[in-house]
Amino acid sequence: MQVTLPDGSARELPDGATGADLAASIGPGLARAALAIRIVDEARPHDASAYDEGRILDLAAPLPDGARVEIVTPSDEDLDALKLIRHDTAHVLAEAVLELYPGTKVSIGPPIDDGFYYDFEFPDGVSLSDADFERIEAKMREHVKADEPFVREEVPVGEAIERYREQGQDYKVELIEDLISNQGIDSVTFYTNGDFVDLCRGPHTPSTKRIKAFKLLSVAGAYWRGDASRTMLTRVYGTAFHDKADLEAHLERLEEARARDHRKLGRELGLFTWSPVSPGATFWLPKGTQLFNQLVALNRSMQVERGYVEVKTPLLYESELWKTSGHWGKYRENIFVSEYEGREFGLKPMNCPGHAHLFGLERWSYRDLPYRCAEPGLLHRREPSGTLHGLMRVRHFIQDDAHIFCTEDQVADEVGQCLDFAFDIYRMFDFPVHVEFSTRPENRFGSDELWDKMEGMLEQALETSGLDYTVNEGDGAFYAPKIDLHMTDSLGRSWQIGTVQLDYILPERFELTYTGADNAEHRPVMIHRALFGSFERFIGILLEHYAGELPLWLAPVQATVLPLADRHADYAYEVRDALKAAGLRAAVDDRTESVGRKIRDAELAKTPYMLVVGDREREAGAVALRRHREGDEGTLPIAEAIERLAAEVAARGRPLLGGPDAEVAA
RNA sequence: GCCGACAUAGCUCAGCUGGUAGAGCACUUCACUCGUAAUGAAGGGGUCCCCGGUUCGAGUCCGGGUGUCGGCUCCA
Repeated sequence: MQVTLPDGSARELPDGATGADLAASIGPGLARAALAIRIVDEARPHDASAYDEGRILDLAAPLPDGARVEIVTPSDEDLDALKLIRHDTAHVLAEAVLELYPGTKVSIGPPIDDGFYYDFEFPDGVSLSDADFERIEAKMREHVKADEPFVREEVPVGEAIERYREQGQDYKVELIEDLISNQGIDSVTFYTNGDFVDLCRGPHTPSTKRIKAFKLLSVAGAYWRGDASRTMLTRVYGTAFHDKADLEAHLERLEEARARDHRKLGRELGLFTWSPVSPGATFWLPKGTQLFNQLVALNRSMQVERGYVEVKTPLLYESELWKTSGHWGKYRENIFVSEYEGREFGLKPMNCPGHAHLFGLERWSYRDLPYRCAEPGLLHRREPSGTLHGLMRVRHFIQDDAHIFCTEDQVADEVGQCLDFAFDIYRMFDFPVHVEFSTRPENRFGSDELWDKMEGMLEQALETSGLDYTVNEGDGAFYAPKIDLHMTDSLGRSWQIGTVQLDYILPERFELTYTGADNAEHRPVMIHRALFGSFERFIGILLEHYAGELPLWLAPVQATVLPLADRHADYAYEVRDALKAAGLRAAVDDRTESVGRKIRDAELAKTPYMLVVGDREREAGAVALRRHREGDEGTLPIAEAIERLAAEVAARGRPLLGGPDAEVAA
């Protein structure tokens, strides 16, 4: 038999040769280092994950004759290599847990981005502490050191179920039964390491000794099979790397990520705070309000340029409106409801029904369309307590919501414009946004034909836009398929920012019409879109993205003037007034403190510019300019300093809210 | 909502096995008037999250609640 290696060379091997044989035939060092074999798929780019596509083979598996193969070796660049040892580590974790906590039921333990987890059902009364983590890790290290091979065996399903029944491993029994009914298989594979045998598709490395560095990180609850109606298991998270230095580096990155957590930054920078009197709602401090208002202002000006009009609709509606829209049936539990004079009202959790209703209150001609109707609407959603998360998931927030009522002919163009608009925004912030296409959910209104059509139109728009996107089957809204725009936070959690939704259903339910050129009544199409998403979440993402070091054009205080001594205060205020007159947001630190102290405080506040003024500057009508992080940048006349700051602001975007608001920040 | 952890001064945190609270920063006052990341001294400040229980005695132990954190489910 023969296989082809990545360099294009062919290699002859005896029939039935394995990956281990191949590695050994190349060299003993490689044989020791090899983790597995990758079948190269020439159609796939190098960075695609073969692990998830089943193209990784155990070293002990026979090589397919004529295949193009690659030997997977320890490398941080190689996601497959990391997944292999992380999956190995998950098995070793389960092995150690079963030893230390007899009677534990095991379920599943896959590798994930950055690590792995394993879900257990511990015997009653067991809850894991840090000390337990250390005990488990110590036990795991013993097994790693023992160089236990991962041995694969194929077992008929009947025997497999029997084995697990005897051990009381109900979750495994259920998994196998589902494999039988869903895939019609008659045998499963087991992997054994030490005394631990796990139902597992594989692949694995040859032995536990390949695990060079690992750490258990956290415990969490997780529903069995992701189903909230079923048992909650205990999930243990951990990670593994090819060497200790990489593990250390990873842990350090996690630490750094925590330092840029927007909740921490918000408090440190004096932007916002929270109180138990209103869980899930933000108290915006003056500086945070300044930032918030700037984004709203940016949104308004960009919308005006793109032909939107702004409306204001009520916060509170009789339940009738939600019944018409269909939200009452789907989301009643998540609406804040109150009763008054025998009528039931709900606080709006979204603007669409209000906007649809507003559209229906007027008469429309095809000449009026597209009608792009925007509202930075204040929304309230009764989110379950456990889901709240800083600014990212709140109960009270403002969305840059807009609804475009248009004819079917206009849809393609309008959706395209929405996407352009969205990326015009994200570019201003250097956001790496990823695009998801969410298709029809199980619970939905409208016929399959209609959904075929709506999905087809959005897909077409995506293709036209040339954007890369992933498909999220079944993740659409009950009334519309969606294009969702996501960003990740400092810890890699993905959050939806923008959304563009194509909706034929609400116009139908609200019986919206316009008069066409043929003088007949027609049904408009409704495009729902939010591009910042909620301003709250956008600011959370923004802070983490910039680690709190906002670009000059966004910084709540752009410059602080630092008088050296009290006698320079008057001049400092003169300088500040000149900055304000130029539309910059400036403050004076007139405390009786050393200049070193004022600089330190301004640096910690991440103020972009510090203008130090003393006798020399006052004589010359100048300022000594200091840039945050960069240090002293020399002395220059006031006018030049202003010019420089103004140019930096202009280069980044548009000057938005001007100077007067900076006062609050001082 | 579910599982787990946590909750002490404005912030960050100490407080051993129960004996009625402490530091640094911040704040106030006074002195210092300062040249690029902390001037010094003095002072004020706490229903130890809330409710109940055990106990001679609870910040500390137990139960319930609330909030926060990490996940899970959900996210129009």
